[in-house]
Amino acid sequence: MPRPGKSSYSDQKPPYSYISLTAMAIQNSSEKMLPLSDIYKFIMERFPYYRENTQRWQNSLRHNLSFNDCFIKIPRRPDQPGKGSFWALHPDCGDMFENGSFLRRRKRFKVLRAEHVSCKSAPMMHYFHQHHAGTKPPAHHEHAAVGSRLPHFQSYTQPAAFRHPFAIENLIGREYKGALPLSVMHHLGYPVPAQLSSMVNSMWPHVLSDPVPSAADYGPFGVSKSLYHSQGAPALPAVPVPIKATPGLGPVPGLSALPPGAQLCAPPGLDKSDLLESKSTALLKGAAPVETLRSDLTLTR
DNA sequence: GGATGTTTACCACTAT
DNA sequence: ATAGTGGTAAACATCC
Repeated sequence: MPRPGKSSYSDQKPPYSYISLTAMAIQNSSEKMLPLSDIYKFIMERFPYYRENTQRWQNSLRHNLSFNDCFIKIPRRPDQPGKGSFWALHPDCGDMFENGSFLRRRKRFKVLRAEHVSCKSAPMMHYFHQHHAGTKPPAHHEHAAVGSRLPHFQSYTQPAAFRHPFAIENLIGREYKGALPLSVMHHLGYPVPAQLSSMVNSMWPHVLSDPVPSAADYGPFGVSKSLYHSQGAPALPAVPVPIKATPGLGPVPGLSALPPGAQLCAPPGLDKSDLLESKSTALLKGAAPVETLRSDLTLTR
């Protein structure tokens, strides 16, 4: 039995799906969004397994980004030249890994087509108006307290109890008043509370900003050893949870912060179309978003 | 031309 | 048994 930290371990395929790997990378970024190349980089830095056969897994990863609604594409701003768009997590994707497995989600996050229709009021449109309609982003004092703007976002983006699946409080069961649009907000120049940043940085054990620490400090799959033996600390998912429950290795505490069956998506009575649009790229990149809306209307009527 | 992004198809595996 | 999910391959389009 190889000991934690040995290469025989870290060279193994990590027990994470591409979805969770990608989510880790995104959540580890300061702006909660990353270009594809940086997602690659993140994964390769932390998981030696993915330093080989790059063509194969990167194709799979791109497939996942496009195929899964839990990932949204955010166009670069004009002052952010570079290849490709930024990728972020959909704020409404809920707790995809509430079953405690990072290999297999309980349910695939899927956005209703109809959502594309009425996203004019969604944050993404907010983004659009700011950057494509020539409107100036609000002055800092207008939203210096994110909370002053956030409730507005929350009112139509997610229920009050919304927790991002990869937010630290989903992993350790803490409460915080925030929402993913923070990432987009930050992209737009909104301040992201240091509290949130630090929480996210501590969220995934092997996502710590310090890349490639000494092997001695790490266990299997690059997981920090110290997290294997956390004492009194919140129960982080130090040990990757297998698909099948292993005796003594139950679901990650805190991951199932919500009661069984609880939905993190649209609450009853709230029209999902009022939530943030998912694959919003079409609206963001087109010079004529109305046309996009029309085509969606045509499709959904 | 290479990187990025989308889509389809197939298969293996798991949950229900 | 069936449906759902994830991984992989591949073709194709678009962008830089």
